[in-house]
Amino acid sequence: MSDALDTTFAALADPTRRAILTMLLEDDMAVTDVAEPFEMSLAAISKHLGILSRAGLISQEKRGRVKWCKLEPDALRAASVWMQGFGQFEPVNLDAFERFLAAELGEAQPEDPAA
Amino acid sequence: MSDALDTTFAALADPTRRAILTMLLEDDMAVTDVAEPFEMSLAAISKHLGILSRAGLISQEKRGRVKWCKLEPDALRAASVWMQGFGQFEPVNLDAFERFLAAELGEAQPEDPAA
DNA sequence: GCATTCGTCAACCATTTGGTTGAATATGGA
DNA sequence: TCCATATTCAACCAAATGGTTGACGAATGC
Repeated sequence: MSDALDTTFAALADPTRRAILTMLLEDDMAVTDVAEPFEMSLAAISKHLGILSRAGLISQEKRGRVKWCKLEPDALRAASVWMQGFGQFEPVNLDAFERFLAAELGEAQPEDPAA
Repeated sequence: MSDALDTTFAALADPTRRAILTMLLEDDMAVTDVAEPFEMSLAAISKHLGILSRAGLISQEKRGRVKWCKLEPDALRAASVWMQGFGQFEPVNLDAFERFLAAELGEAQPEDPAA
């Protein structure tokens, strides 16, 4: 019943989850390391990762006792394509992206704002 | 507390609201006309329009007793820019967009699937 | 003036969401 | 073997979401 776009956009609507995606942009991470900068419990982060995983935005692979999280940007493509029909957007503006990135980093990671 | 991206993505996460945006892509519409193809109450559609309006995705202007709804694609730009950082997307693929558009029209407008 | 149409408001309801805690289940290392 | 580490599960909770209905105010038309 629920469209792929539903789950993609719903996953993106939470600032914690966007911050996680931003962190994974730099490198793959273990669940515990993903959780470290946030002020909430590990279980809460585990749930967020489950939502991102079910939305296809990340993949998780268990090696030994640690589960590695990896960004899967393909799922964003469908949503991005959907959006672009509404604005005749010009090609990616990297400056604007970096401003938003900075805003995101300063917003949902209160313990590590300088990352 | 809540980021503009929060409200934008949350607004986009609902298939009814995406269908409304798709309808408004063709032309401005009155609230009653927006509601007509859906199976839910006018009050529910009014709430959806309020959410889209608060997210900046549409604007509403009252002329006489009818309130006109207009697409405001600028609000999508911020979200789009944010997303594009994750995928190195190639420029807009119009074919893919039209497929998604068709899928959207077939999904949340059961009474008017051929629109 | 009066009924009608347009749209919102208020109250209510069921479900989902985002968080908590504590127990449970691996796996790894001494 | 025993303990610590990594992660999830289960139960619970408060708040938000998406819908309903009925009453309401504001503009229109006869």
